[in-house]
Amino acid sequence: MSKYRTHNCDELRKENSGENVFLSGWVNKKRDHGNLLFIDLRDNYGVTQCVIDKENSNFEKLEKIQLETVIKVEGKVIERANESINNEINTGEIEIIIKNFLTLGKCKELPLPVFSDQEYAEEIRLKYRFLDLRRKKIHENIILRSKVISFIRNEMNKLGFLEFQTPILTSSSPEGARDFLVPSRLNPGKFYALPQAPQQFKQLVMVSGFDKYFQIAPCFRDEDARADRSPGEFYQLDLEMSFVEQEDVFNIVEKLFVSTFKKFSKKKLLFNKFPRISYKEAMLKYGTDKPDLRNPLIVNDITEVFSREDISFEIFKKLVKSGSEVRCIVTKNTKDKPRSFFDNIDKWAKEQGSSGLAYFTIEKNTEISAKGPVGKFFSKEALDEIMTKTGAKVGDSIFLACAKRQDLEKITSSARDKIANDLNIVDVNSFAFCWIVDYPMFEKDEQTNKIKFSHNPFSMPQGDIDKINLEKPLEILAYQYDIVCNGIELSSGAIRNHIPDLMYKLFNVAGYSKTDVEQKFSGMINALSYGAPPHGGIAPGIDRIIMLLANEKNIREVTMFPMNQNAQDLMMNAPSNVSENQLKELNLSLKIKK
RNA sequence: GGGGGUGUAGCUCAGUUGGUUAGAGCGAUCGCCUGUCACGCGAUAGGUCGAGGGUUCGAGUCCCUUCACUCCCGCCA
Repeated sequence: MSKYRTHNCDELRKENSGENVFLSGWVNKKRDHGNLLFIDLRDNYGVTQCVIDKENSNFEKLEKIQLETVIKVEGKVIERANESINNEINTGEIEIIIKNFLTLGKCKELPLPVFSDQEYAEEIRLKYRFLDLRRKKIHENIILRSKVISFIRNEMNKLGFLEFQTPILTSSSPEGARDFLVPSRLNPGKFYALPQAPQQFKQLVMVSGFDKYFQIAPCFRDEDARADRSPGEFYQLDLEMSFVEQEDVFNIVEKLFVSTFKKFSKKKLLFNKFPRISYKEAMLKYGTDKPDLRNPLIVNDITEVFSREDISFEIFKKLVKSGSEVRCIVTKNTKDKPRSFFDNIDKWAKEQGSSGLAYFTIEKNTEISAKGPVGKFFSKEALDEIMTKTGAKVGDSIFLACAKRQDLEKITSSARDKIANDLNIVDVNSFAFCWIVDYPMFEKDEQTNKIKFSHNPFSMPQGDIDKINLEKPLEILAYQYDIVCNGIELSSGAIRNHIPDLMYKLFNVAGYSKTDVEQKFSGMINALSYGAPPHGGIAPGIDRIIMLLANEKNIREVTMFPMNQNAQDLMMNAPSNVSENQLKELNLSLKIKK
């Protein structure tokens, strides 16, 4: 028997009444009636009410005890009277009559209350994370995280995947995000990099003949934070399979996600078979490659209509002539919405840095007409064409944006969210997964006008390998895919290019010479030259999956010890200064910009 | 690097058009209370109003600068 407890704080029931027990835990709450004191004792598992009265010599000491002190209580379980049963807690039918107690861990005055549903400033929560983590909601989130990871591990094992660890100290990669660097003492002037993902290693695992690999892998990227992106580090369910095509990866991941989300959330899955949307279609219909499919609004391109003579919307017509496009969002049956609804959206769009959203509502008295500030510019016939192209009906409204492609995508994408939220038409009690497929292999850098890899340089281009037209690189599609849920990008993956000759050619298009590639990716290229199996994989973000399951908007709510937005750990004081000696050993000297 | 929001007691917040000694709830300390479960009642302590500068007879409130936290853009193969 444990010295500290016979039961945990969620265990005792009325069947235990009469038993003499030990409980240990934190003083969650005191209710002091002067001659009678209630103490709610809390541990990881639950809460048990303990009682003591003035007759007991310990009464005065317990009366003065600070909340969050850790104590061991010895006492007798008794059944509560009917009228004092507490149905809020599992142990609500009993209570402990305290005979004796022992303080195991004293507590100073608290910088933040543990027993409270209030929200607190992040700064104080992160500084005293160990207190914050005692609080019910986040405590449960972290337990959920553990259970989800353990479930996924188990499922992956069942699916025949082997779990391997890959190095944390590795080499810097020229593509992708900024690296975290670690100086090498034994190799003066040289640096390791922390892995942005175990990308190359997992491919090497395939070349090594292990067939199916997975890992709950820490990944490090020195990028600025967002609500759904921790600065510094995050975890991926990294997986890779040999002798597979895109479809095989999809099957595994769909199976895994459906079972995980069904097990850990009450929300319904809108699709058990995840829809596949090409990158091109996604950018047109949603303005983004991470569309929230819970949102029914769709973007339509109506640029062509603006070449009609009977449209006198001169600003748009002029912009179209100089290369802009016009896209629109149709909202169903919004004819009775007040003027302020439309104007607010226009105003919001301007605040986003766009030139605003023009709008009109389609009406029919004797014939079709458009009501609204720009309605007068559209003839009946022009409206007919727009209605045919967009499926808009009488009573619907149309929001229009005109701009160059990239700006247009940006504003239509956020306008979809904004309008749907204002109309309250997003089903928040559901998960909508989709695959985004057919990513282009290359894209043009807007600043330098050079061709660069648009995603992962190790992806396999689509089509007959011998017939790929490298003269038109922007037309090459890759076996590259993303999985998206509720507008959150969970992961990208690809079928990899396992053919060195082809890889040299593709890198050449992006401006890397053969020597460059051999230098930067020697391990990879060398390995692929000794009999590499066709292979592919994906790496879903664990933190984001848990965020969705826990119904949290911020990744820090599912991360035990997160850093703040400036990538500082306020509890451990990281990053911190180091001694001159340490720097000297590493052959480093500091040159800090003022 | 840029834009928005926030910053007042240990914690969560209020503070009107610039006007007397800056308030409340929780927490803390002290006292009263034997059935609460957000127990109740009374009292006390607790403030560089993020910091610095300016305008004014007078600034928590207006202006400028700056710092911290947060959200977003950039960035994230």
